Amino acid sequence: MSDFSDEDAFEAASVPLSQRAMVGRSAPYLDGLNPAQREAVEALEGPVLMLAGAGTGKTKALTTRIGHLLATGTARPHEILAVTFTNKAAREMKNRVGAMMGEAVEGMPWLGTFHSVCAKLLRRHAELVGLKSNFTILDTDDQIRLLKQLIRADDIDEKRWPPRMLSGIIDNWKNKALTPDNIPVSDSGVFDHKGVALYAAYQQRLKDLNAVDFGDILLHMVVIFQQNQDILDQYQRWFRYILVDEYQDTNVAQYLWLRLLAGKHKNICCVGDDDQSIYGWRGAEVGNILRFEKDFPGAVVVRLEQNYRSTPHILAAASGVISGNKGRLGKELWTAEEDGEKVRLIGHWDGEEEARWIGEEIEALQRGTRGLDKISPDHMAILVRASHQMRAFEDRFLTIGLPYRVIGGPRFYERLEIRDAMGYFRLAVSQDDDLAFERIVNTPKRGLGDKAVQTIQMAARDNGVSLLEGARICCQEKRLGGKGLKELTILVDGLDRWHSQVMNESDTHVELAEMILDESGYTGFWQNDKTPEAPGRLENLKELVKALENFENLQGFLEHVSLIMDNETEEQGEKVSIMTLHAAKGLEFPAVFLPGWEDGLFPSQRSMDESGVKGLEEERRLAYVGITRAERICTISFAANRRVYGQWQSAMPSRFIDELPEDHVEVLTPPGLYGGGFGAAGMAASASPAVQAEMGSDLHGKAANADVYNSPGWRRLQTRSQQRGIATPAAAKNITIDLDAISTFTTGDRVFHQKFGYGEVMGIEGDKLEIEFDKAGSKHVVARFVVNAEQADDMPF
DNA sequence: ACGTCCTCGGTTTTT
DNA sequence: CCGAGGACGT
Repeated sequence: MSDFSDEDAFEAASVPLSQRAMVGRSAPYLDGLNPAQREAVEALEGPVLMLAGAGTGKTKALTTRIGHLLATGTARPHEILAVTFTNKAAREMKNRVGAMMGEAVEGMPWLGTFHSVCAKLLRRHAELVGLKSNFTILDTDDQIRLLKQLIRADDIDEKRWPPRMLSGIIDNWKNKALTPDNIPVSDSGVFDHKGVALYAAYQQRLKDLNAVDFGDILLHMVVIFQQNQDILDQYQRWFRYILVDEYQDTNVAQYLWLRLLAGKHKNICCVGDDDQSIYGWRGAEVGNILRFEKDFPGAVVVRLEQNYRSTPHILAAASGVISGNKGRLGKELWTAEEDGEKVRLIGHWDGEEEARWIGEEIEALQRGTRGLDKISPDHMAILVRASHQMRAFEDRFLTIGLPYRVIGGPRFYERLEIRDAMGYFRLAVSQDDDLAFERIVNTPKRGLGDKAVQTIQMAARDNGVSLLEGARICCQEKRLGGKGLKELTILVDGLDRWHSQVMNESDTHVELAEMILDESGYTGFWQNDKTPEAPGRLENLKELVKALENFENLQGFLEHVSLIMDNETEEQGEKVSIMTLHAAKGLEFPAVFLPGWEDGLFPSQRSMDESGVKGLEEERRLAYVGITRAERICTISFAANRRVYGQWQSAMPSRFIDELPEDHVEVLTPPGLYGGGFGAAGMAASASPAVQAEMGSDLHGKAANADVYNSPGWRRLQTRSQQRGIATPAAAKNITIDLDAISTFTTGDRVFHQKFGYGEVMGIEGDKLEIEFDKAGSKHVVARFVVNAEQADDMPF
């Protein structure tokens, strides 16, 4: 296998002698590959499906494949189309190809995200879909505002038919590459039978504004290829080799686009893992990857199954869970590593105890415990199903002074202050950006409210000009009064001045940007703001200006920024990461905590309700993704009780827990629980007022790490605890009383439940009581929700 | 036009 | 319980 044997590749392109002389020698970059990876790298011609399980060296195989295409002279850099989903993945691939090839390769112009590649193509052919090549890309916020206007114009009740819903519907259609004239009749009833018409109106409005939304970028390209055979031909010849990362996440539009491009030569290599498809709710079609061999007959299918990340126990646990799914392509991960720790499973009384325990466990792992090597907090992660679960951990970690970082959350370019600033920049560059005008006209407050904006809109519409021009008319003709008029004049003058400065390039764009934010009063607006967020927002504005340095001018910045929705610059430091399971895809950590494995939370009730078995299977893949993030230690936990929306709720352990193979799981005992005799006694102790009081003092005494005090999280906690003390002894007292009550219940007791009313205790099972309610029938209820019937009169229900 | 009160709803979110 | 956004008052 050491010989390069694919002769076809050499007929396809003229190969320099120097490279031909290399043939027959084993290329050094191939040496580090295992047989499967090597097969995937060397099968250059024809369709290839690389099924790459978690941690099997997929990126390595993918980048080596690109390297191989280049090194053998099979393709030149610009002849390779390589698409990913995230900028991060694109960047990494670029870097690794660059490192492999040395300085020899000058960039790969067509390696990028689906959106950046398509945007680039769309700018070349914009006129074919009625756009100019300098179209703007709208963010979700602009999109919603636009739809809201259309809905209002149609006199539709916004309450019953919210713009968000319509935006979701339209996105779905776009994900499926459906244009307004293509919507299947089965969808004609959506949004009160007005969905399709509104979609058409929205598309027209976008065209008028010379704008596209994210979905359009792909949709337009598919339409262009479908309707212009000559252009499709051109790109089919141009992109001689196609590579696709995370193929399981492609939607229909992306799939069609790829199929069109690969239709002739079929040199397409798709990499993915059907078991890690977790974006179905966003339009991803697992079906794309499942169908690959039918779409491309004779495809070479390579399975990457050797895992370099996790211990055998962890892999076995993950396999056990995922095997519950039907219709998989099938893979069995294996590793050459030692057994290591079993997956650890622990149940807790409630969510707070779970957070407390995980905090302690992190500290223990950090110190090095039970003969295990010390693990830096940096190498530990807590992966949750839903972001609201993060809060319990944030609160707890702030209390004990454990540094953490939250991954995900609002992205830099999605923040309010950043988008406002961008609005100013957009207007300075193109004065007819009406959406930007609407956004900033009264930000900061200029005394220009709804009425003033309406006047401006009318002036603009009557004269067929942009809002800025309309505003100018209003100023000249004094259609507005007092303060508003004065302020608007200043704004219009400012925008004109900034625009001419952009055109003249009289100042550097960085200086100009600072000037705009300053003279518009936007910086001052936040400087005068005394809310706790204000300093952070000013900080972000500074960062935005700094980011400008990497671009040649404002225009260039705006062109790119809408597609680079990168996560905030990763803060350094020894911190535990907290993130959602979705955000964790593609990452790995020596120690992983997976809390909240309770039915209804994970798997999420909503997923199951809305998508049935399909939804459940996607949740199961999410569990698989979670477990396979762990390298050495994987700890799954659940809580019997959890406070949701202020109310206590009890839940069963996740059904996924029962799917874990017993042999690979070690069940841990919660501290104080099941320790001696009846569990509830121990639990009551662990939540005793004394313990809680001590925790309260931690709040001001133990948080040692100075930068914790500056974190937004800490500020939130402070605000919150001022508002209504958190975890105060008084709050804990109720718990203790209730818990004590458990042991006092006996069969036959008359009890009262807040929701179900009065009833009689029929049996006791652990912390649950079986109660025959007078009105509500027989139910299993956690004991803490119940009081003795006599006490009920004293309770302030 | 702007602040406040109150109602409502509440997964996941690569671009 | 807790935040966003609309309705309502000044």
